[in-house]
Amino acid sequence: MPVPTVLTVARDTLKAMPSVLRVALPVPLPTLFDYLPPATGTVGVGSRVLVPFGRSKSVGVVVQADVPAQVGSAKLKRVLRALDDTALLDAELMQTLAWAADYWLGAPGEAYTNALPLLLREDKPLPETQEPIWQLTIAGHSALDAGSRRGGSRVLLQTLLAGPMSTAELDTVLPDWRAAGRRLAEAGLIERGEASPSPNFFPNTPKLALHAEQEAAVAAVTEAFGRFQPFLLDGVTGSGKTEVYLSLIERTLAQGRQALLLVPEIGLAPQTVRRLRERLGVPVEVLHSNLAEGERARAWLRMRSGEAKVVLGTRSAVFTPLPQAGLIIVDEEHDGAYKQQEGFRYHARDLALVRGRALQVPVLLGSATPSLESLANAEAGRYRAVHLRSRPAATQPPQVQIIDMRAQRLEHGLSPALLHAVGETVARGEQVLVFRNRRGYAPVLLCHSCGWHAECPRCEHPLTLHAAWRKLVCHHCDLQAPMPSSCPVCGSQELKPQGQGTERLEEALTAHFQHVPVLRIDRETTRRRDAFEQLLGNLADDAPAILVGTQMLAKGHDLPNLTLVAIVGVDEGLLSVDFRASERLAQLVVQVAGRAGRARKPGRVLLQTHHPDHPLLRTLLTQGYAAAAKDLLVERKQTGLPPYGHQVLLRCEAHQRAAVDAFLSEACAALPMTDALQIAGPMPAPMPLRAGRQRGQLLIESASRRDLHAAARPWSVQLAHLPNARKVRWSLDVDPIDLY
DNA sequence: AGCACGCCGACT
DNA sequence: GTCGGCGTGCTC
Repeated sequence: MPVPTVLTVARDTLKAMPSVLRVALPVPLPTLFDYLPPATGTVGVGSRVLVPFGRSKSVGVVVQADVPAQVGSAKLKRVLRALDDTALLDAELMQTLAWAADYWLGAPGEAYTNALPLLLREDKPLPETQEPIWQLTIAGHSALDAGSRRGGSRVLLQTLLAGPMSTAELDTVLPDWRAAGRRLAEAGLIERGEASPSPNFFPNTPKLALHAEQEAAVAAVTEAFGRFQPFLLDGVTGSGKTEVYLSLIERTLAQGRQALLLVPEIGLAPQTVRRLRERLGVPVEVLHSNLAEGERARAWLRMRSGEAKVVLGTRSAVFTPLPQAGLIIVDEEHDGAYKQQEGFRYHARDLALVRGRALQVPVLLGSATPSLESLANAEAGRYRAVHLRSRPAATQPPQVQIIDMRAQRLEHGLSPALLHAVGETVARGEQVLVFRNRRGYAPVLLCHSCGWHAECPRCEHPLTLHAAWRKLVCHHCDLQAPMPSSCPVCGSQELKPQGQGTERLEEALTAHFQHVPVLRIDRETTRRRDAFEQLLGNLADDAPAILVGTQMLAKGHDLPNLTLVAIVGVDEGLLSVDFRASERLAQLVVQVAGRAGRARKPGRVLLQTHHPDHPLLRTLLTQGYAAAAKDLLVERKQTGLPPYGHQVLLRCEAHQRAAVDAFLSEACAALPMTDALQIAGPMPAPMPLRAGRQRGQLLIESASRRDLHAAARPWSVQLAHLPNARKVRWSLDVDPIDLY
């Protein structure tokens, strides 16, 4: 780590232009702020300082030290206090964050503060990084001897008899220990101790033998240890990507280095963490949004100090300090959850690559359905492609079949062929997944007499009927209205739900298959924490069942007895105006289909559609994802769309349409006239009204990223000063992943 | 963003 | 007579 630039108070008084600290503060402004160094002590780059800001105080990060002031000395204020004596953000992170703020056109202050866990953005001493250790008290020993405690409490006492244990260890061996722990601590039978946990406590489960392709993948990445090299691990579902990750992390640890494993928002189930901990035999830090702030800060600090070697986390975990970095893995790299959609709009996958380069470590991107961006990078030789094509010996790829819905007599949107297949499967004692990416009972409620349909006044989109709640709900703004009993226009009682959501499919399937349990899995049924795991946990491995659900079912939890996947209604994805819709559809179909036949039983996939001849579906089903992706890439190349062209999207919303239009034309006029840029708009957003706000956008495209940034960089600073800027809400999105 | 200052409408 | 609406200016 480089020695931080140090300055003294004496020195700046000798210069004409005072030497200052340049500080990043958590405000959405394109500037950094200059401060005189504190009255005592020295402050280096990467340290936090408490500064007076406006009428209050703020915590900031020192970005430059000992630089000449850029504002008049009358404006300069002095740093109140240094909060760290060594840099909290090391040189690599500082460099990466500067790059990120520039690339995603973010406010530098927001980029730097984003990297710090919330707790570290406050004027408080750093929390202890040591995890609490629990040990028996003397009273605890006697209680155990006397046998005065039962159940979970007794098990916990017995476990601690072997010696003190950290909370992480307890989480591993006794996942439900906390309630008992609280009781016993209150009773004075256990207490927080000082002892350090036994370093090799974690049971190291034996590794599985890798098959040849896995070996090859591991060997390829291992060979690149110690230098920057991106890999695209393209592995079909069930081909054992996770074993490759584990093996590589193990090798990273063996070299005394740290590993970062990023996963999308979902699927961070406690059991994933446990599997990792047990397999690696070391503590694994976890970082995701549901974690308490203290825990996040501690995990972050333990990685920074090198106490911890492995971190598993979602998007924001990409900012974890890695002073002994050895390997970065991005699982399900195609997943849109890696893109932050508000504030500082970074992409964690891309940032992982930037860090890999700065840290000189390999970066492994894994997916069964790689993004077109990554496929193009592999094609161009920037990434090395590694494939896992075979499933483990006993499993066979699922057999896929299209069901043409046209001119079919449908029962609540389900074709006879589909119902027949479901019937056969459950009769064999196996399980079925019916996939429909729409919550609620029906997406539209229509008057049969006059053609009126229920619509959200704030979004001008149809309201979704939720029959169980007897409510109409807007899925765009959460507006809720009671379900009308008659048409508000003509008074007719004949209100007909149109189309099918998961709730209706659940009802139809329950009625049709009365002796088979039907389980609905969507945001409503999994609202409670861990409800998802619990619902699936109730499924017996050998009993028939029908699962109905959304996106959520596309990954997580292995279902060995699931042999039929029925995909109902993906036609929206074929007709969407968003150029990424077909890529997402292909990924979703493949991910959902991958749930069938993961164990020994062969799987079957049915895709019900009104467009059986659609080329994307045809290619996908006959030749697989890779072929479909190749076709999509050809289209993108012909149209100059990403990854062959680059985009910056200016979004804008306001209550008044006129304000939106005025701001966007001002913004458009402020762009340089050059052939290097193509400008689309100003135009209404695909959803022109949302939650009562008028929405519009301006899209700038260029074949050259350099030209695009050269124009967008000064433009982004200008935007805030446009006459109408304060009458609207606006944001810039570099490499937008949807044009919503 | 977050906050203060500042100038015009309906209320104790 | 005041409380408060949000326009506008500023933050080193």
